[in-house]
Amino acid sequence: MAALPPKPPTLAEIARSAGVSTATVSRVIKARGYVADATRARVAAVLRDTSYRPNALASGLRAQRSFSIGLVVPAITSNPFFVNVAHGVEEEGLRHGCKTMIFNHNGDEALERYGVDRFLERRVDALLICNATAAGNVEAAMAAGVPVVQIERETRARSMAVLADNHLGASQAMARLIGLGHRRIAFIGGDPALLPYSGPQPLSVEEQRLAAYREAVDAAGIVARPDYVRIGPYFEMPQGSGRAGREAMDALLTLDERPTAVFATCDVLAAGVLQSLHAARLRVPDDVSLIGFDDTLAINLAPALTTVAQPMQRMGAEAVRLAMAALAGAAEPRTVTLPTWVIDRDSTAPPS
Amino acid sequence: MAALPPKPPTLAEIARSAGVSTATVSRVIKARGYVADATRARVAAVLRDTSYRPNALASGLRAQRSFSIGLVVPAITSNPFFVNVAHGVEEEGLRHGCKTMIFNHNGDEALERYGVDRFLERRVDALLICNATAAGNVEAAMAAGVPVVQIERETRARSMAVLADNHLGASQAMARLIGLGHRRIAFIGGDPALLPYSGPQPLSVEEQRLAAYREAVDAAGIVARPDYVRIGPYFEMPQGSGRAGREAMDALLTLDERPTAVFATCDVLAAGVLQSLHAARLRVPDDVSLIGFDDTLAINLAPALTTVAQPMQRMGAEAVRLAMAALAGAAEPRTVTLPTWVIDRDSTAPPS
DNA sequence: TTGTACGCGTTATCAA
DNA sequence: TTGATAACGCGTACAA
Repeated sequence: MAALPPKPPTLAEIARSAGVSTATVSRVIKARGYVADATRARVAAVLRDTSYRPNALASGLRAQRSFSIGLVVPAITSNPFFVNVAHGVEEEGLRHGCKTMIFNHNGDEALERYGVDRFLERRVDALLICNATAAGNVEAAMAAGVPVVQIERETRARSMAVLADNHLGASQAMARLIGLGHRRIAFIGGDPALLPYSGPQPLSVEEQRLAAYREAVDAAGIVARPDYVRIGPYFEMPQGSGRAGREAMDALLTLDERPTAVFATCDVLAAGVLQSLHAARLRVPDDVSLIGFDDTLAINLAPALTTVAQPMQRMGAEAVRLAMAALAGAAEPRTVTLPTWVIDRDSTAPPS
Repeated sequence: MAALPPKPPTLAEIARSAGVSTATVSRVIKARGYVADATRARVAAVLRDTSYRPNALASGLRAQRSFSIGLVVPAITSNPFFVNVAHGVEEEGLRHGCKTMIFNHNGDEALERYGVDRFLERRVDALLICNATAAGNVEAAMAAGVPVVQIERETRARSMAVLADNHLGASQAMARLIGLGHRRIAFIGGDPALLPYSGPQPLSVEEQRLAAYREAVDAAGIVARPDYVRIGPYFEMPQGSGRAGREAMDALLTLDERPTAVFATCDVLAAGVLQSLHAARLRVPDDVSLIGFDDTLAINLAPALTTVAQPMQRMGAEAVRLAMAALAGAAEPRTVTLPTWVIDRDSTAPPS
């Protein structure tokens, strides 16, 4: 059985078997140009019992396109967010005849650059970068003449981008909690200072969420305590966990006046909050309401988490669409901002 | 800025700029063969300020290798298990100079075949298939002369394979629970009948786990009730959730004599169990102990889940290693079975 | 309607 | 030590 690699048949071999030229075989396969029915049938027959598969390397070389997309992500296993984006990229890419290759860099700038370079060598048709660590890496890709799309977060590099409306999302979360009657709402989020930012948006993702929280607190005239705001490292790369969320909630529980609701800016963080509450023998939402962000872990937690959903798959798909449009010669760099929405589940209720 | 795609420089262009032949440039780049120091320096200089990147398509065509690996998975977003495997594949692949491409098929046999074909066209150096849906798909890949490795589950196709020791894992889970003093232990698992199996192993993954459960119950002489065994669909493709686990636990809670501990054969299922228990206002591990399988969601649940870990990343890496060895002309098809182990966290305790 | 022939960018062989 | 040159497999002008 399966002896030495039986080198796959080539167009020339098919042509020989069918007694025609390679050009004709190619025409049959591509269903392009004139081919006599009789000839077509003969070639088709050979094709059938030869299990011929065009060599994508060769045709890519010829076509000057690889029909592949490169996706660079920080750490695909640490936050389900990235897998969902990747899934969206893959599906939409397929629709354009492209395969997706993924590269993880664990937040390491040099490694990210390495990944970009490898993709460029492979002549990917498009390069998508989720949470780029450095503008320089994005620019390197742009300089190579490949359509580049930044996803979720932007550096100051002016490429195309697909973002979620984080200010909207945070506002929606707060509106839900305030609407339920909560007046003591804590905020657990990522530290803006940890990700030095100087992109085209006025504020980073973290800053937008925090700003929306503060605005909501002010607008509703509810309790505004500095110690209700806990910011720290989102999660540890590469092995993510909700430790930060857990510790933040532990601290909140020591306060004289405990918050009755918590807005965690990431489901992974919210999962940690749930662990803290469980350990303290407090019930959600009876004792404390909790709302997350992303809609990743949410559906699997106990209780199922009310959360602000980001259209993760759609973000990936949209990035592919932008890139393909650019490839087809479309307009100038474009930024797409997608809306978020709240998914009500079992972790929110009126304060007791 | 970024005007028309400035086609990347080719070897010939570099050669012209440096006043040498393409052969020489190639020698400099590959650091292979004799090159005069002066010449090398001249070429290196040109290389530096040209941002030349070899065209991987061309060199792949020439080398008759694509330096890429195809990974076929059922549904990467429905169970974190697959991402972890993918991560292992990617890292190890990189170590061999290979990029990894992933294809999702949502459990659809025809779609899986489609993915295999696309990979074959791209002349992947190796094809890894996680949970193949049909032996025919695996065989198609083998027939193309590519090293094929099945991961986690086997069909009857006799390719290389990387498996986890599921019987061992389930035994370890039961040993932990029994060791804690539990005598009424329920089993919530996947339905073997749902995945028609006829592989080389005597039992399917599901059957192995269930068999180990039954053996442990018998050996320890603890309560053996048929209604303590709940089997059903693992999770719904493509959007996984722990619904099955939740419903199974709901049913268990209606029993006259409730189990004091539960062994769920998948963390996703265990997450559903936790939801059921939470809704019933029962505490884990105070009222019921719970142990999962996989170590995917485990660390994020409340309470953090004691679980049987599978070496997911290692499984992916091992698959790559097997494939690369085969590519290098190594021996016959080989099956590697990796051990599992228990990770103690907060969901298990002696019965109250 | 079909076939010939060239080029896509690299690399390896062979001759100089 | 270097340079011509010939593949690798495909697709497409262009000629027939």
